[in-house]
Amino acid sequence: MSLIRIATALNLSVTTVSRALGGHGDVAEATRRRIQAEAERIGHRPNATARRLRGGRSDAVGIVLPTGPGQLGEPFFLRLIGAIGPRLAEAGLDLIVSSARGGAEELALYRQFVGNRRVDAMIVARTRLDDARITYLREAGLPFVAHGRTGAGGHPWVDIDGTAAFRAATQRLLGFGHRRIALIGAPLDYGFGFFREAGWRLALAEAGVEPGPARFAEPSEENGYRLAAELLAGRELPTALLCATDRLAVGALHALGHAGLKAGRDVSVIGYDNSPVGNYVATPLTSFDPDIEGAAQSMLDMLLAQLAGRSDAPMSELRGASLIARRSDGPAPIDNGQIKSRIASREDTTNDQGLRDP
Amino acid sequence: MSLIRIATALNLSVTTVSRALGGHGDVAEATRRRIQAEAERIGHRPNATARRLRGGRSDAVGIVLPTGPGQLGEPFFLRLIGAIGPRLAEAGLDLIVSSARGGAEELALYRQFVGNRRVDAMIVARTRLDDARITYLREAGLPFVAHGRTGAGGHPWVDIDGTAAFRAATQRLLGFGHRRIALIGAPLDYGFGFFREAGWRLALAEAGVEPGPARFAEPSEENGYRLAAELLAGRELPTALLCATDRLAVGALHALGHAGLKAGRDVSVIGYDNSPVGNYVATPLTSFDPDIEGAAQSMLDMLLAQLAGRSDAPMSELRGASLIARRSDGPAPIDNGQIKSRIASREDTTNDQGLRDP
DNA sequence: ACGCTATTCCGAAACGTTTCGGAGTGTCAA
DNA sequence: TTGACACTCCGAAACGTTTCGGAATAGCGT
Repeated sequence: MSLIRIATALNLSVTTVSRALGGHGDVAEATRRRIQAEAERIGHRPNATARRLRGGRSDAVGIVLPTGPGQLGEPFFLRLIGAIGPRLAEAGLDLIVSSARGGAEELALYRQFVGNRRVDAMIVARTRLDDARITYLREAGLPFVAHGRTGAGGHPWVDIDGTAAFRAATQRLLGFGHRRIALIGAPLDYGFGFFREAGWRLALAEAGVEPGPARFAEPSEENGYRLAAELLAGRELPTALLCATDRLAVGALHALGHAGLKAGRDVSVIGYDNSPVGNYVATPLTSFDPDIEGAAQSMLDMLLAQLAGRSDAPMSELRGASLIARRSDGPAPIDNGQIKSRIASREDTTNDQGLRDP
Repeated sequence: MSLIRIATALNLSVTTVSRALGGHGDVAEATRRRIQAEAERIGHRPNATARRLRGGRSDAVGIVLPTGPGQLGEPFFLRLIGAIGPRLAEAGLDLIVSSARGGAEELALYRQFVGNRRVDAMIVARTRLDDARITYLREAGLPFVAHGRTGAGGHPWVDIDGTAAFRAATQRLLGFGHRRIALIGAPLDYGFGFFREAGWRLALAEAGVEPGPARFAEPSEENGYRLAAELLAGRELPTALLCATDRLAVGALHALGHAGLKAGRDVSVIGYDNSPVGNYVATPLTSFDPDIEGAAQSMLDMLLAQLAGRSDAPMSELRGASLIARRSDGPAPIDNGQIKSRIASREDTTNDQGLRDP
């Protein structure tokens, strides 16, 4: 109760001290200076909890990280938190982070956060097209902003245009002469999986090219390896693999290496995320840079606008991702069948190079 | 103020309601049931802020993530948070995360957290041997646990025995016949950089082998690439590269590839972290698995013990890391000079394969 | 009938702020 | 002299809990 200490020391009321330190009018300049000097002297730090109780707020924003196979470890969340943290601190808000495995567990956490009024707002990451967290937040009336669109819409979101990116990637591959462009996608109930697939499909439809085979799995290196191996073992060899994330792409690159193929020459690979390793795998990976920091800024702008009660601010933003061209893609090979037979002839020799699980 | 609602609805006092829901004695079984039923009915959730104000606690634990080149993006912190989150939630504690760039900025955040009583305890990650954050927390008297030892000691910590791991790795390489074992280390003022270097040095001293060259940098793929390239260009070619982290090792592997060398055959590489990509680079990476989840458990045990005022609990724990043998290391090559000349003959042809920055 | 104890309940204070609704001055114009 | 007004200041309530120190009642043995 340091306000009382200051007040009694200066023969003033707590009210006046509070108003002076709060920067309100209604207090003479001389007294304000006296108060500020005394506050400085005793090292006054306002008690955040008391302030919150009185104000009926919690001055905190929550985010729940997905735990699970292939889920975590994504640099995405760290970059998001890293970009959000300082600006939240500046606004006097805490960032409360927790993690949950499945959907039910995660929803329970949301209920806890909101029910106990531990947060004033939430940041929803990795949205699904049909997202129970978002319907819950809407009916609970808690401010939030989603990273990623949902099927429902009508809520604040910031998203990176995966459709545009994957359309551009596909067009790039088409321009290289590829005609059999396979997709290694993320599950379609994830928004990002859905929209990236859509871009791939759209570009192919526009060009009148039949979609190559598509496989979907949680975005881990292991799944990328497995799906790529499956696609390479198929009857018709794709000349290009478009991967929903860099982690999938890294696995796919590895599968190519195992099959004795050279990425960018025999089979083109494009990823998404511009993760640091992309530059240091056997064939530097062509990818998209999503500018997470910029997206985080926009999300925070929306969140703060909501908390400030300003409803005039824009409540959705679709951002672009920029292509980072490296060496994993290039002109389609002339004779695809020849490559295919190269794989076949290697198949027995590669068996002893099987991967061990991490 | 839902306690009042319950109390008036049942013609009881707020005190009794509070005690009943708090699970104290002093309230008849029948009334307790009535109270609980009513609480259930109106969906009572205790207001966390009010509870905190009254209790003089904040029911929160803080952690600051390092932002900066090569700093973030490490899966380490995500795994840590993922492991800590659920257990904290179970204990009714929030995890407040922020991020800071440099040391001064980070210390300012600590002061904010502690000064405004926003946290009851802190988790200190990536300790330095001489760590200003820890001296600050000690003099502030705030409970904390560090991931990593410091030079000072005398505070709670959990660490993974990098010295033992790197000693074992070096012995393994010595057993393979390597005699020129270079180190690509992390800066020595980081605890983990220091202890891993010590293990390398120790094993070499024990074997009477002269330490190979050592370079140090922030653990990023780029630095791993750069330092490895420097070492390969040196007068005497090392036959093994021991890397402080997998990110450094991935960069080093890439440098080997550029020089036309095969990891595990021409030059052995060992990393540390068991990061997922390690299995999907050109040569699957031999590494150490640090069991971060286990360490997180121990850290939380210590933290909760401190918060509960139990001082009997152990206050430091040194854990082992287990070797994950893959293909990036193996017997030392017979004729090192021959490899060296292979590099030299390639040097002009590799120039056009320069890396572009991400 | 009395005192003692156990059981069950409650009033009021406390945690440290913010803010509502005044109230006491002094100045100035009518 | 009076009223209006601006400027400063303040008392008290409120935010929703927990907890200290009783107090009322009932049961029991003597």
